[in-house]
Amino acid sequence: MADHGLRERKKRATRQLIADVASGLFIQRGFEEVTVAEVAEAAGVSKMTVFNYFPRKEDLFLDRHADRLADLVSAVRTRPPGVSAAEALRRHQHDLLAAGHPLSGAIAGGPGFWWVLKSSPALTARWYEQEREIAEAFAEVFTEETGDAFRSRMAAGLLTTAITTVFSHAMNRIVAGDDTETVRREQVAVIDQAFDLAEHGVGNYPG
Amino acid sequence: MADHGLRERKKRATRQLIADVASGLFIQRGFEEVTVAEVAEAAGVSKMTVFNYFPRKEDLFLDRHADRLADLVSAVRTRPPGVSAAEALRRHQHDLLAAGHPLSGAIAGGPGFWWVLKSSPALTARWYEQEREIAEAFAEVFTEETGDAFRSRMAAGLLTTAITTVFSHAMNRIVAGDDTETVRREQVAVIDQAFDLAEHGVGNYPG
DNA sequence: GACAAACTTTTACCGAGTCAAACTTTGTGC
DNA sequence: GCACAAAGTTTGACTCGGTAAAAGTTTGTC
Repeated sequence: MADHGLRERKKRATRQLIADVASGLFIQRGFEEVTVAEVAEAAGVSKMTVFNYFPRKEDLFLDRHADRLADLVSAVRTRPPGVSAAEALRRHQHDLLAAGHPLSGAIAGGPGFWWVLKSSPALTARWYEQEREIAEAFAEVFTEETGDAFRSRMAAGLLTTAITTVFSHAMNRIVAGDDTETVRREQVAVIDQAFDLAEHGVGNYPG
Repeated sequence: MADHGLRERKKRATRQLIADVASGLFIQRGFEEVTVAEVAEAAGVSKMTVFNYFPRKEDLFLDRHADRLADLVSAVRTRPPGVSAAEALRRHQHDLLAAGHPLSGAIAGGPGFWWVLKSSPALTARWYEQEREIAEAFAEVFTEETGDAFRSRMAAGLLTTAITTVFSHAMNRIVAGDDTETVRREQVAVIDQAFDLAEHGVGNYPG
């Protein structure tokens, strides 16, 4: 029952292999153009095993969601006392960007990933669903802290909007062919603009 | 080629019949438990015809989306001069509620509709997608008015968050069995709280 | 080395959604 | 009215995502 026995290692390796093979095929030919059966064969595994590790086909591509969610929740949960959630998340986004993290939206890896994401409605829909999960996770944390469920859901929604809008702004520019370094440089101001709006509201924009 | 020839009338009638029959079945037995083939048979029509009118199974149930979208966009587009989008939408939500409109979330018709919606992940996902479309439509309007695409997307996202959070708050209470009249009365304050947050931001909530 | 538990494969199946071709109904020009 | 074109519907066959159950294989444990 060792946590790092052969069994566990093999499982992780298989899962990773399937996800990698799948992503490769998707980036080459597009999400809809690749069947799960093909992925299974290319990974040397049965179709059933693929669905064993990834409940939906979309999860083959969006397999880092759990990590992202945990990361964001932790950024809020472990913020220093006196720092608001908005401030913690703002800093977190700046950190991701500075570290060149893929989830900052501006990544040197190129437009492959985001092209796949944007080209498939099913994938896009799942992506939105995951953003929703993020908002729900935030709401839960805030509700724990304050006891006000409605206000917590609103605040969670507003902050999640900032995160996702920042992200998709960068993504759209990259897919459109803008220079990666330029986008990355300009994202700093974009992040601040987004969080300023979430913190202080839309006011009477647009007039 | 008359706009109200027999042809057009028949088409509208068929579409409506299919949607009504489908909703009836879904409310009786749940979304996943009813197949498209069953809907087709119950409506006296072929499966292919169903997909002719409704591209996805989910659209059989969420067939009022186009109306809702147009309604919300129009509320923003036709707002009097000097009134902000936030203010226009706030009023619009109050109006829906006062009129007892289903999309206010608090409706006397009972929990049937929302039970179906909440009980199916596929349906819920589609619902979120439609909310996303609303946000995009707002963003387009704001961009036309101001020329600032990013700020417009952010503002659109924040306002859409208010609308959807207000809605789902009411929906959850109704599904949970709360008294319809009570929910409805209390929604007035909920709407104002949501739009206050969208207009003035989360500040340093939750501390 | 034997046995149980965990993982994988096989086979068979269901339902959503697509395609093309045949068929029926409606609108239009005479 | 009647013929013909256009639009809408049906049929049947098919693909693919996803599930279920049972048999087979690998790993951990005594």
